[in-house]
Amino acid sequence: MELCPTDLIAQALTKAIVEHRLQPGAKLAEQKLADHFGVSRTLVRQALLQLSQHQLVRLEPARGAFVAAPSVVEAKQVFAVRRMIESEMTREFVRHVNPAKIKVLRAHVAQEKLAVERGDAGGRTELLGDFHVLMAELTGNDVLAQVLGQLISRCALITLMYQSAHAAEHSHEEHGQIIKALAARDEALAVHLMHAHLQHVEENLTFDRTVPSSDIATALAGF
Amino acid sequence: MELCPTDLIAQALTKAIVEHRLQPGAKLAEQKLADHFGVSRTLVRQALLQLSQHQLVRLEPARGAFVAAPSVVEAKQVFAVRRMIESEMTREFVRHVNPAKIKVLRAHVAQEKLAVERGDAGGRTELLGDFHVLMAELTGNDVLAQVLGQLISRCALITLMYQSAHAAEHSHEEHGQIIKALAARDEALAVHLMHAHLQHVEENLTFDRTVPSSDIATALAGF
DNA sequence: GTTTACAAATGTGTATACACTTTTTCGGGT
DNA sequence: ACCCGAAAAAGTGTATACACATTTGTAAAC
Repeated sequence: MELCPTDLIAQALTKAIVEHRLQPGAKLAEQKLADHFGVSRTLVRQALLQLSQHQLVRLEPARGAFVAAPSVVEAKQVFAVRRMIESEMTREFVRHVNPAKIKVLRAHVAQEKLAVERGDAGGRTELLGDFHVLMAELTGNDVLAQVLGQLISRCALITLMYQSAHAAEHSHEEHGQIIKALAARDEALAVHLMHAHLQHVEENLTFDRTVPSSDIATALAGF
Repeated sequence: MELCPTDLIAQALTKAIVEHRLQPGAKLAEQKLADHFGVSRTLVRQALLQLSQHQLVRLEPARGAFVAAPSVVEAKQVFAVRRMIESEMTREFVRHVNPAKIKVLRAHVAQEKLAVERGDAGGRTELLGDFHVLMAELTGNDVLAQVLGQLISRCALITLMYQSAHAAEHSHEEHGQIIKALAARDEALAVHLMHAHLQHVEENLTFDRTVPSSDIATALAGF
């Protein structure tokens, strides 16, 4: 679907940002990226423009591109929208569930288990997010999958900024419980579990902790 | 928030597409747009890239940009997602409703009335869509407003492709009913009305009609 | 020693140039 | 008259060039 060089660069940058190999607030100089990828600034610029649309990069006029650093407010809003969408998605999923779909989900959760045990923060966060996108894809609604996919990319950034060390472990277990409810076609339970799951993820974020901020004004507030 | 030339061009093109001044499937040649806007292809290209992200433009490698022509399947998926999001949005809205917000919505519906009576298809479609974005904005959740805004842009394109002539009239009335339920803080009724409203809009689309297609393969299917 | 002014360096914003691909045009063959 | 093929035209994909803004570094003035 997307194979042109621009999208390749955008994909690579997305991965780097979501896996936290690029710190929130980090400057993304066009020429340096161009050199690194062996292309001209033109393509890098297009890629950065795309990422800014996805809210993974902030573009400051005449100053350059920076890895986004979602605020606490923004983080909570993203989770609120996810709860709205995914509650209804779960409802829809139960209505057309079948053994094949359950099997796919179970296989994915097995992957999660490996990443969690491996202690790989980047891969774990990505896989935990992919579970939700996978559910969307299994409903057969491409638009839903696309919209949710973008939200979850933003969540990956948020999670890695604010997540306390031990928090993610339970997500994996909760995915298992959700699958059980889906397999039992228990709509009310499945929806409830999904809603609670997202609530838990949000609650486990340590919004009070001081996050290394790139914005000088907020970083030095009170000094 | 966005004032750079690229976004200005993107905005102008979005308006033209959503208002149907550019037919679905129409070719968007870079040089012609560049001449029209009095800029270089560089900026036009960036704008087209943005619109393709919003699914208002389809980019075919080495062949150029075309105004998107959403398929029936895609249209139904967009509406399905809207129902998911807007049901829950309505629920959220009722919880924090106040007279000021109701007043804003009523004022907007008055605007709608004018456009409907004026028989202005473009403005009418835009305003009917804006009602939903306005609700999202009034919840105070910017992320919600942004996500919904994109979906509704796609809907504007879909509506103008498939909507039968007389269909849009009832949307305006239904908005009024929804506001009444919101003002009465009747959560169940408001959610029901919103869900039904979106269902009605979708049902009134004439998916069976042959739409002037840009894609030769689908246009000549069966010949 | 601190501050201000200015110059060099760095980096972004846009236009232009050029290679390559697709589309169109036109002429010869059937 | 229709169909193919090559050349011309038009258009996209990417790199480069240059104007301008921002930042950094430096030196003189206080």
